[in-house]
Amino acid sequence: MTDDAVPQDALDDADALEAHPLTRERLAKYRTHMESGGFPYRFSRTHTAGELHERFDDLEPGTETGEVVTVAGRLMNTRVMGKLIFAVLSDVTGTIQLFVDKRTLGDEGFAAFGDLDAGDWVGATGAVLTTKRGELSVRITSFELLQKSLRPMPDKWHGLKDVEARSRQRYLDLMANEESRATAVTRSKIISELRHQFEDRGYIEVETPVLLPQATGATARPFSTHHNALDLDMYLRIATELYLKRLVVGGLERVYEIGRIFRNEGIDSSHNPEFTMLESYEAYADYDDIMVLVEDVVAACAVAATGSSTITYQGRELDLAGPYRRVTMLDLVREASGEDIDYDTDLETLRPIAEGHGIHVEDHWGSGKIVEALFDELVESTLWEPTFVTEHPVEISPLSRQHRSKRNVTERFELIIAGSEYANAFSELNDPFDQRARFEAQAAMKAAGDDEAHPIDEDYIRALEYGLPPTGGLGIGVDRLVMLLTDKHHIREVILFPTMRPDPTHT
RNA sequence: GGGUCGCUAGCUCAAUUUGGCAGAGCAUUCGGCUCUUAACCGACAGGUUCGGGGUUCAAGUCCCCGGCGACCCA
Repeated sequence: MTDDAVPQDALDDADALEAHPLTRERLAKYRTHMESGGFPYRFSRTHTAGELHERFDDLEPGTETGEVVTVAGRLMNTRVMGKLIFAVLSDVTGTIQLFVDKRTLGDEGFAAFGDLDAGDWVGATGAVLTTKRGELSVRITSFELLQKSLRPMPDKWHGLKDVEARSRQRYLDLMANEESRATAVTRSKIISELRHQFEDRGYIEVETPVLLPQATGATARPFSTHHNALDLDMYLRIATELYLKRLVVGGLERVYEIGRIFRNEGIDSSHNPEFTMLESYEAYADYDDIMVLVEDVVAACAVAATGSSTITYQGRELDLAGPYRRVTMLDLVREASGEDIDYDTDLETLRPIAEGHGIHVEDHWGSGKIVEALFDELVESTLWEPTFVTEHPVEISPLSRQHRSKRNVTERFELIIAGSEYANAFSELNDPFDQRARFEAQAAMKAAGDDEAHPIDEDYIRALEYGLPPTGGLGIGVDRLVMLLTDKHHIREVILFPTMRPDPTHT
């Protein structure tokens, strides 16, 4: 099942480790070590595995350099040849082989090294050499057990495959599967690149509240909680949008936040209840400016993650260098459906068209919502190359500014790549009267049965009354961007600790 | 929410079709080996077959209920 090395039902004390043959010996060694002084509090290494490989990888087989180094890491595997042991030490940069020669190390040290187990943390000192087969190694003259591992490692060849165990016990996944470590590192590089991109453009990083009296800025069900001292029901944020725009009202002209968002919805290959979103707001910019920004940022992240703006995703090549195709939602729906419709088409005509494509049309839906549903059903999954889908209807865009020259639609776009959404952006609605009207339309939809409709945020309207400059805003789903750039097809592969039902055997 | 598949030794998996002693590799333990690369050779040991109930002389296998997960669909 999902389990550790040892049955879960009796793991809470040393007795359990003693009871199991795979841990009994390790526990005895641990106790012996504790009785003879315990484990060190620190260790000084001179080189990582990666540094040694970088420096010595071009040595001829059979070279003894005489250069003494100290390395540290987790003992992954030992191959005992009688009076010679080859051991693999793993650190975050890679692996280095320890060449453990009984004549070099001495009888006592050699016996002690033989007592080590896979998983132990070990520091070792010795001279760099290459073996007859050319493997870069350290001929150790001393070593230290830095911490005993009491439980056995995952299978040295197959690693840990079970996806549930890999997610629940990420530490095992990371120690067993190099690709999992690489994904975590790449995620960090991508987020770092995002910060660089925005910092370079004069944005400042800010933090807005997670705990809120009401959840605003998106249409989604929030998590609810309670603050005891205030005796106040509170909600975890579902977006950072309205708080970031309050900051632009206050004069912070370019702000961004990379933060955890919480939405109380189902879990599937592209949804985790808590996920990471980047939102940015830039005074004096419109959605055309933001499109250019998105093209630059996405391409830069691709380069940071893979070294190239052309990547492979799901076995297909994908060019993320801009400019991206720009096309309106309505044109895409017209083309895909073959129906000559627009947002003025009456509902008696639109409803049967949608229902003919298997869409369940709710009573309170207007033309905008129906067109969006047709887009989701007919178009989104067919867009492979990066595409800016633009001019979303007003009805489904309560925070977007009306298009400057077109009726019924907003200056909004979503970036679709490989059939999924990666960014959502618009010229921000900054008129307080229009904003109130939009909120009231949402309230009407809520009254009509849409329980995800946006609530009215009175303080936000008050902020707009002080004046929000023309502003271009953007949201990027960071987890999905990491999935795209690491060629992962499940969000749990890019979130180290995805939300899971508690393990019933380990409570 | 619906459908399909899965859960067997610490890990990776057989055995389920047709009910008939629950197995292998790795890991562990013991022995051998001073140039290995999943080292190799020999030996030992290791099981609540996810849980509960039922059918049967006999259940990992068939039936029912439940748990957890994966994939697809909504």
